[in-house]
Amino acid sequence: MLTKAEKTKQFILETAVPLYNEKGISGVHIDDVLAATKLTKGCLYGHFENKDDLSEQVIDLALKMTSDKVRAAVYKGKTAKGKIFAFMDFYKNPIDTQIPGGCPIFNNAVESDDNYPLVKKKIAQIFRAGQEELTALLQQGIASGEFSNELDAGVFAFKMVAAIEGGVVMCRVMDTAKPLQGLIKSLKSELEQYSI
Amino acid sequence: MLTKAEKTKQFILETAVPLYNEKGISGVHIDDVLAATKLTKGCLYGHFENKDDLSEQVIDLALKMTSDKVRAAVYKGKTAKGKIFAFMDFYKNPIDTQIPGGCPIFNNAVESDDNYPLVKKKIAQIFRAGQEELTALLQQGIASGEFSNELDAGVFAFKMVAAIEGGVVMCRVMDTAKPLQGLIKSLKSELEQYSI
DNA sequence: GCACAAATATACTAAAAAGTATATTTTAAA
DNA sequence: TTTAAAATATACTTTTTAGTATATTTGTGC
Repeated sequence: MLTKAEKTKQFILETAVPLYNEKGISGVHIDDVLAATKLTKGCLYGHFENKDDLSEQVIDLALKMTSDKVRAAVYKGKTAKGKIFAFMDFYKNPIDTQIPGGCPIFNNAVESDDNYPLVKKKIAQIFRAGQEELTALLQQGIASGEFSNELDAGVFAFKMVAAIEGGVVMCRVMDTAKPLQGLIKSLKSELEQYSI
Repeated sequence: MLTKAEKTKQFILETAVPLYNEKGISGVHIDDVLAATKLTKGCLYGHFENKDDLSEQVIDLALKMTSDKVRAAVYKGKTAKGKIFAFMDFYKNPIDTQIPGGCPIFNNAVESDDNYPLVKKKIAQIFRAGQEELTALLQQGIASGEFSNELDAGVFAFKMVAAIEGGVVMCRVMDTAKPLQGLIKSLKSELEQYSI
């Protein structure tokens, strides 16, 4: 069982996740977190050394939450195609994202890129691992005869993730989910062309 | 001819553009701009009302610079296909971008989305206009017999921009241009399939 | 070259944000 | 229950950032 302190710390982190996702690292102030949690400085600084410490742990949690959810969604697919389609469908609604504010991986990618090398490194690792997993999945599909070996697994995996993540941002700004849904349909039919 | 004041103002804006593109609106402080320009507060506040005013004008300039450059690149293509390919090639190098820090349109899209409604509106307008222009271009290609009418112009235009913009971010974080170059090649061959 | 206005620099104040010392409350083991 | 430690709140200080008042310099028409 969690101690009171552990519960409070977890509560702070979970409350801060959407804040950071919406406002970004540079955009969140300690007072924002205090306002959202209704806690006080004394309490917050009892659980975190400073803002950097808080930021790091919040982002770690946001990234983990997202990775876990994507993985869980993909895992539900039965075949390689089913899993890839499940991955795409995970991003079907760019307006009301699982964590408010869009995809934490992508948001942090943009912000960390020139400013937060440690975060950047983590995101790079997530992208690399994700690409490997999706590529492997597509290759398994080829090996098992689900897909033709004309399919370039690596290229398709990258195109799919880049298009979806880019599409999420564009749709959020334009306040419409439609284009992304058309995009997902198109990616699916592209993959269907390689289905046997 | 520009007055000294006009030159100074322009110099401040141009110097601040890469700063804002790398650090984001929330990440840039007046002192950063002063350090980069080697000017002083008195001077800067002689040209801008406050930070918001500066930010707005810097972003307007960054967006205009980018739009103009993309448009100029596309314009060089002779045929519809040539223009679309020129658009793709414009993004070939995600590491050393025209304006350091990646694509200003996309960077601002991510940051403004939940925080700066005025900027968000401008980006939405740019995305919408861009989609219209690219879609029209593809449709012209269909009309002139360059492309088969199997090509869904709207869907392809969105997929192309989303994939490229997403690909730029992913490549920047992973510190490699390769995947984006593969992506562009793939998008080109996708379009080739509809070429007559 | 002079005078005046425009442009810029200096030196400050104000506000916001981060962080800390200490008091109070709460929890949980004896 | 009591009590000591842990957790949290209060009331500060420090630091950072934004903004301003005024002095100085620079450019320009006379």
